[in-house]
This record gives sequence, structure tokens and C-alpha cells, in this order.
Amino acid sequence: MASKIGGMFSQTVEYALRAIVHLAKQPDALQTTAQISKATQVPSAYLSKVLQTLTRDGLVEVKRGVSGGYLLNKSPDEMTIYDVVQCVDPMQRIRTCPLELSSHRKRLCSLHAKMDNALESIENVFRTTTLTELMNSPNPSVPLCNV
Amino acid sequence: MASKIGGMFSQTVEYALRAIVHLAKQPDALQTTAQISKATQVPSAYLSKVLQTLTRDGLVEVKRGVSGGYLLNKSPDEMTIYDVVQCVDPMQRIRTCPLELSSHRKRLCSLHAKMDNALESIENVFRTTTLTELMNSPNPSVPLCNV
DNA sequence: GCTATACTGGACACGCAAGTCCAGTTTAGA
DNA sequence: TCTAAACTGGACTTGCGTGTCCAGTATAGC
Repeated sequence: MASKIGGMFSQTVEYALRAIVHLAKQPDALQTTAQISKATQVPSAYLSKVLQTLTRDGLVEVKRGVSGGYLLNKSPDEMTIYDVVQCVDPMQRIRTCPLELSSHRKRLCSLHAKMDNALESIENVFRTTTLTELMNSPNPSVPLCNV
Repeated sequence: MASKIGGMFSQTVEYALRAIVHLAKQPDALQTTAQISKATQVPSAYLSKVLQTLTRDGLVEVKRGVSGGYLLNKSPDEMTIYDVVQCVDPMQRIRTCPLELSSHRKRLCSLHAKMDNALESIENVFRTTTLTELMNSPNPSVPLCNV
């Protein structure tokens, strides 16, 4: 079992992002679980669960039966990393005191305020990165593509 | 069992930070596990494990036996949130491709580069926040203090 | 030195994330 | 209509994070 990415992101988030990026790169051809699994190296039985989650939230579209498969359900420039993360393993900003101290109800203490700052900065990165940006990055290594 | 803070930070990190902040506020008196547990509302048996970890890395000092307890081992302005996090539940920047695709060895693909950006921004917040800053924040709610 | 206080270390329990497996359902195409 | 391809849903396993408990050890103070 692979452990968490950077000690912060769940394995499921990593898998979902790989799958979504793969679908974004194949806009015209339905991709079966087996195909996505091969391309992304995500275990296929588990990938199947992840794709079900993505389907339930409408991020991907599914066609069952022979010659079925998955398709991205939006334009890649309308979908962000944040959308994917929120679908499979939602991050929540800290809005109330985890200790439920009454005096912290309205305003977080400095500790939790700082932790929430950290979450906010992640949220900013994720909300502003579309799939299109991931694919068109000047970075020479294309996601998932071993060339 | 309480779940993860913001879906990102482990419960252990939250507990360790509460304990450290409590110790920072009591620079002159050894604090027993029971005292810290009461102040921070961390289950004492588990807190004891967390304090052992903090002790092993030298963040706190322990004195055993009668009238023993724990003490912060550094000045509060020399210890950051990052130090505590790295001690109990280290975050690691993404430096190599989680898929181990050979072409990604030297340079992360845009997806993992973005995820690492997110980690970097957390790291920045945590590295630059000392315990002193947490205690002297203009924020009216003092950490852990229900007043 | 005795004793009560307090930490240490190991064993154990529980729940959830990750991962597998399979019987059931849907559907294109022959 | 039959069949094979492909997704669906549920049961099951495993490992780890969280959390408990207890016997052992260290030590201050009498």
C-alpha cells in the first residue's frame, strides 16, 4: 500500500487526479477502467471505486455495457484540481474551534487561524489550476506520460 | 475518535500543537501529563505517547518521578509550528514522481509540481510562525484558553 | 530505604482508508 | 435474442492512525 502523498494528500486524491488528467487528454474516446488503470498505474479494482465517486458528482460521464467507458463531463478549462479534490476527499476550511471552547466560537484562536491560513493557501493553488493548465504547462514532463 | 483537521492535518499534529502551546505558556512550571491533558482536552493516555515523541526529538524536556513533568526545551521564539509538525507527523515535499515514471525523475510533471506548490505554501506558513507569535497574536482568543 | 508520583514501553482494541473479489446489471453488436 | 464487454454494489481483507491499559522504572521527599 502506498502511503499518503507528502503526508497531506490521500492516495485517493492522487488516483483521482491521475484518472481525470488522463481523461482530459482523451476527449474523444471513451476510456474503460482497464485502459485508465493501465495508463495511470492505479489498481483497477480500486480505480473503479474512484471513478464511481467521480461519476456520482458529475465530473465524469459513464456509459455502461459493451464499448462503454468514461468521458470527462466538462471542458478541461472549466475543471480545476480543487473540483477533483472536493469530490473524492473534501478539504474543509477550519471555521469553528476543534475543541469547541465557547470563547472560540466566533473567532479562531491564533493556532487554528494559522492552520486555516495553510489550508487557504492550498485552496488558492488548487482553485486556480485548471486541467488545461496542467496539460499545457511549459513543464517538459506531461502528466502520466512516460515519454 | 475525532477525525482529521481540515482533512489535511492528522489528529496527532493537532494534539502536539496544543500541548506545545500549553507548555510555551507555562515556562516556569513542569507540567504533568495529567495537567496538560486537562488544559488541552487531549486524551491523557494518547497524549503521553505524543509527549514521548516530542521528547525523543528534543522539543520538550522531561523529568521523571515525583514532582516531575514536561517543559519546553527551547525558547518559544525559536520553535515554529513546522518544528512540531515535522516531529510528530512529518510532511515531505514531493521531489520524485510518485509513479516512478522514468521521464519524471529529474523534473516533476505539472500535476505533481502543482501539488508540491501547495505543500510549499503550507511549509511557508508553518516555518514562519513561532510559538511566540501564536501567543502574542492580536487575535483576542488565546490558544486553548477558554476566557 | 519506603512510598507515592510520574514517565516509559509494550500489548492490545477499534475504525477507517486502501485494495480485492465477485455476482449482478446494462448494453452494443452479431 | 444471445453473448461478451463493461460498469455497479456489496462483502471482505489488511494496515495504520488513534486510543486504552498495565506492568515496569525512576525519583523527590519523608
